[in-house]
Amino acid sequence: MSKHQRIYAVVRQIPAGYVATYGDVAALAHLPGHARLVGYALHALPEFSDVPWQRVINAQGKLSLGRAFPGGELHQRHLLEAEGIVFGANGKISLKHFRWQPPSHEPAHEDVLKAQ
DNA sequence: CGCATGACCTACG
DNA sequence: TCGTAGGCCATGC
Repeated sequence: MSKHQRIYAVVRQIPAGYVATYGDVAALAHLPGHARLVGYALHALPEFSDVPWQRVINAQGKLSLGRAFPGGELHQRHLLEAEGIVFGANGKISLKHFRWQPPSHEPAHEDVLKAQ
């Protein structure tokens, strides 16, 4: 199983109406400190897939599509707002209220595999 | 194989 | 709040 597949498996666990940071996803995919790989994995994702990439944002509560896809942030914002996420006046999401907190402290690797 | 780049993070001024 | 520095590693030239 590739690291990308593990990352996608974790992102698929994020329920609508919640978000997670790149660092969170990396940790849950058992890749601590490899937040950058998460960004790269999502970048390599096809436009249409079953992975809710829009629910992954950076640790500052902002969208990070700026450098990769000009104008893509607006698209992502619309997707998130359609799921109930509310943006602040500064364009940031309140991680206090919308950050996804996984059921168990650290889901077993087997659970992630079973969810496939 | 080396080097630069990037949907990042944290710590520190 | 902003900028800088170090760390991370897959990908492309």
